[in-house]
Amino acid sequence: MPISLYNTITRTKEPLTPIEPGHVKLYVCGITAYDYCHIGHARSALVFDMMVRYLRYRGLKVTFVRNFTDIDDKIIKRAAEQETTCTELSERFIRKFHEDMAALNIIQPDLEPKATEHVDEIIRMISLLIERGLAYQEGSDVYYRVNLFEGYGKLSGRQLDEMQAGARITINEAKENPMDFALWKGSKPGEPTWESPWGPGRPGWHIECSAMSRRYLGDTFDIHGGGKDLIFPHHENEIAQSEGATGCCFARHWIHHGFVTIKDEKMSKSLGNFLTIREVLALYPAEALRLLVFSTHYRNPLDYSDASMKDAVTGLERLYNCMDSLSKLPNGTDISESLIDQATQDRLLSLEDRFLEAMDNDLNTAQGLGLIYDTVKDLNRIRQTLGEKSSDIDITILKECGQTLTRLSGIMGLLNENPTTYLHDQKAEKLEDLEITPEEIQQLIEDRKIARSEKNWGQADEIRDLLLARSIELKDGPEGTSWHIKKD
RNA sequence: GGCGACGUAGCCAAGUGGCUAAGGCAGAGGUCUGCAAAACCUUUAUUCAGCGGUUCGACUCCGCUCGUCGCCUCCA
Repeated sequence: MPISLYNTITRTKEPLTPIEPGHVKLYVCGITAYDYCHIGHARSALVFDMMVRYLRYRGLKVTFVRNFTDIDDKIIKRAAEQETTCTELSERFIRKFHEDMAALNIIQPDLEPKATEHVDEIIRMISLLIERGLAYQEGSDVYYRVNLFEGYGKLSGRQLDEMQAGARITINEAKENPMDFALWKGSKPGEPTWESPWGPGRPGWHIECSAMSRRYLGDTFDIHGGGKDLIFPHHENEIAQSEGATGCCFARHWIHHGFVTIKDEKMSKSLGNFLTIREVLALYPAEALRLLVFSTHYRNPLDYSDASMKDAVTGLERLYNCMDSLSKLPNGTDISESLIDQATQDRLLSLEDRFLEAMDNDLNTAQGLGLIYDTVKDLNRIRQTLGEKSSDIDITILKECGQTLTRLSGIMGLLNENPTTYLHDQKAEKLEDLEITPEEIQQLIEDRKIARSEKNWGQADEIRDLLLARSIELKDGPEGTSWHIKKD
């Protein structure tokens, strides 16, 4: 069974067949570095992180390139506002980006090229486009002559004449056609500048991706990805530039993920309804954000809210609780018969196959997670029926299934921590917020133990209520009293 | 205005024409307990926005209507 992925350009799911067998070349549009990243950027990073992990899990070699756009109108504007240089600004936010990625446990791309370090390639590509008549110089600017590129609009499904009808009137009268876009912009005083055949200037937006993907992945490569909002104009223009310059097919597979929304509205800088990655990670564990992201298919919109994050935290805890219980399982005592019925055994043993099938189908992580929760339920149920007389066979099945589950979750970057450590750390963190120490709790439990042994229920309940008022709940079990933190 | 996506239980969310419409959260019942809470188990949609059509058969394909969102301008 091949891995099939939805291809924006054909609007169908297609099998992934790398040009070089067994080796996938992937280019993802990264950030424009001028501000902190929001959770929309996190989704993008997480989706491609999962994709790369999955392809590698399936035995494919992946060359993963994700660029930085570090010269751009927005950077120039922001640097001026902050009275700093573009270099300082972009480097600062690239650093912040790397911190965010590390906090999210995102795997490093193989290459992270920056636009400013590839101006030579950019200039060469623009020259080639001018030679081919697809670009023209106008003053100190160079524009792409959109109506001469036959396939213009093929990715976004638009016709040039239709777009012109709705296009905003361009201030720049120099363009032959309002849809023409800048490949090179002459620089104004104080702006970053590179020498070029058209005078001092800087690259336009779009061209850097064409130049850098060509440099590292060749004229044609397998997958090009990014957010849905990049389909037009960014990716459409990249196709025009690259295919115009090389005459070859640019990217075979176009992958676009959906937006993160808040109250069903797209998260964006202009609406001001965005949350940064670091704001979210200050409140919730990174894996909870991963769980939220992967519980929706990557092409659908993902609505972010505190409630959905809390659900994710609960769900993650359920997974870790299960794994923790498995890790504490005793060894099998005798070789009595298995207590696991055949149907359940079959289900457990086929987990990986079913998971891979879901993932092969356009990376259906939501379905994959469903299978994981199914398995957790099976494992918990079996664990409870085992009792004292657990057989080696059953213990082995449980432990092996737990390992499979951890391995598959790892494709989504989940269950990456030791379960006991995770649960302990989460507890410790919450206790800190509650300003109570385990020692204090333990002391009160001891006091209550005495009261209980004297059957002084009134005092025992008083202590329990006292702790409850501080969000600590007690549980009396056969092996003594345990405590946990109350959910809000 | 042009193009596109989506509408599945109280909420979130899978479902590539045919098996009981996954899974999670919340709710209800239970195991445990002096009572209780956590964890765990069980349970929760005769029905997939509405109306037509294609088909032996439709949540799934087609058309229309209603609703939500997105792109067409910087955007992940």
